[in-house]
Amino acid sequence: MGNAELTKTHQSWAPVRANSVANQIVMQVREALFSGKFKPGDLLGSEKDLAAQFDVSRITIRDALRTLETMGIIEIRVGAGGGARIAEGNLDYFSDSLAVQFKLAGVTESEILDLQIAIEGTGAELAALNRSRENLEELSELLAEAESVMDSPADFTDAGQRFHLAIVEASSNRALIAQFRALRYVIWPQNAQRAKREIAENAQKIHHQLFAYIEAQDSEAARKLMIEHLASIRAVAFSGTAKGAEEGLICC
Amino acid sequence: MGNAELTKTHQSWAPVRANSVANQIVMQVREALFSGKFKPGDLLGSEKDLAAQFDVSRITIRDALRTLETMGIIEIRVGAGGGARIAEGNLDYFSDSLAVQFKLAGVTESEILDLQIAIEGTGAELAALNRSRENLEELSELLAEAESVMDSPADFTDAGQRFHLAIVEASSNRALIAQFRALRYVIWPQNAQRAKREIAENAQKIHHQLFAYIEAQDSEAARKLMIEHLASIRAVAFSGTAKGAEEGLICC
DNA sequence: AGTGTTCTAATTGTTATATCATTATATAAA
DNA sequence: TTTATATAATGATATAACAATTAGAACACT
Repeated sequence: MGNAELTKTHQSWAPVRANSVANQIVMQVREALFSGKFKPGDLLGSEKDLAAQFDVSRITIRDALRTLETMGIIEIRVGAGGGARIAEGNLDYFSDSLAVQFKLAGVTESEILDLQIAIEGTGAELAALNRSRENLEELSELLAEAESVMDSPADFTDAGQRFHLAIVEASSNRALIAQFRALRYVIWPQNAQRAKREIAENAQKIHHQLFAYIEAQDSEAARKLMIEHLASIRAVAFSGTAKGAEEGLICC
Repeated sequence: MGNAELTKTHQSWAPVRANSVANQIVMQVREALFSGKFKPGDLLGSEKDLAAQFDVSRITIRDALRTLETMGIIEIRVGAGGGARIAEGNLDYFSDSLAVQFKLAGVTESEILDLQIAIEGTGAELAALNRSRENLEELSELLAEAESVMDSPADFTDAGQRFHLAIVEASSNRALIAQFRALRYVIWPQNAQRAKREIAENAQKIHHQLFAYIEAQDSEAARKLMIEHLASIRAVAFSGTAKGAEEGLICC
């Protein structure tokens, strides 16, 4: 090494360990990415190449590559012609990071639900404005699918959740989509998968109405209904006894 | 080992490398965290301990620890009494992950701004509902500070941005706060730091009004004004020629 | 007793060298 | 053209050693 140039940017992270050679390499690659020197798909090289290039051992390079990989900056492929490449954007990556940090910080379900309302409300609004014909077809199919599994709580919940995702995807806003995917990962495992029939019917009615608003490009109505929909879920989920979920009153 | 169970959830991550021993260890620790077996501060052990415990080499354990560290799950300390511990929640961690992924995916500023509107709109709404006296005092101080640097575009922009952050913080929703901090990290470096005097005055007027709504706990008005405020910034920033920022029409 | 210093053991950081398992690619055969 | 096979590139893992860092104990000196 000897030409590490991190300094300023991230002093606060890990004062002690930030100076390790491996971390200096990580920072260099990171800076290069943000300064436009790299684009997705660019080949960094094999472990052997990089070890020689940075004049460090393979283990040190491995440490750096492992970190960069976990950050989602690079992808590593084994075998001939393999090595480390700048990753294609994989928005799923940070979902995990989000889930971990929420868990460690003890963020409550209530707080997460408020965030979800913010994301999905805007998602529905933009979906109404930007939805393509393909979006409408997918939403329509998902509605039909849900209709056909009305008596299977788990299946209905699953279809309903995919309906919600499809709405956000119809917004064509990748930032929103990424956030929603992350939240889904945090929240859905805890959601009840067994909505009662009458609850399912109510949800389905709301979903149909949401579809109508989105099709009609009535963004304000779509947003309001989505928020109302989620708020009612909140009301049930946090109704003092927290028995809502256990009683199958939540679906999606 | 031998009982890795990821499958479904993360197939897309790294199909090949997901089965490595190191990754199996990562998953085990991760699952243990989420199942409540660990809490922040818990000691996992030294590299030597863990290598013996999992019956793998130190290099394999290091790979796993490097990944867990980057995920923000553990903290590693060097020296006597050091080793790997479950990390305290550090919500700043994933901000970086978010920035990286947005960069790689080529998410546009316009998309990010829509997300920002969603977050800050809800932030203002909840701030009006939950603000404490301390929150109001801080907001008030920031308003005064901005007032006193009205002629220094950089300082005014800075104070304004801290005002926005303080509003979100007043929501007491850590999920929203984390998201906003992450977005700030992504977006603010690109923001213009040189608002013209008349623009600053207009912003300051809106900020005062926001404060009034929050103080009066008028959540709906606070939300609407915040959204309007940000939408006007959007309108200027993306006004065809994109000259808004260059001409100092944006501040916060 | 208290305070500052030095020593010691524990622990991560780094290097070096090997071997094994997996994968892509070139080659050859059908 | 397709399919099977061989080969080489590459990451995954292991072992051993030394350097740098740190916390805490032991010690010396007020």
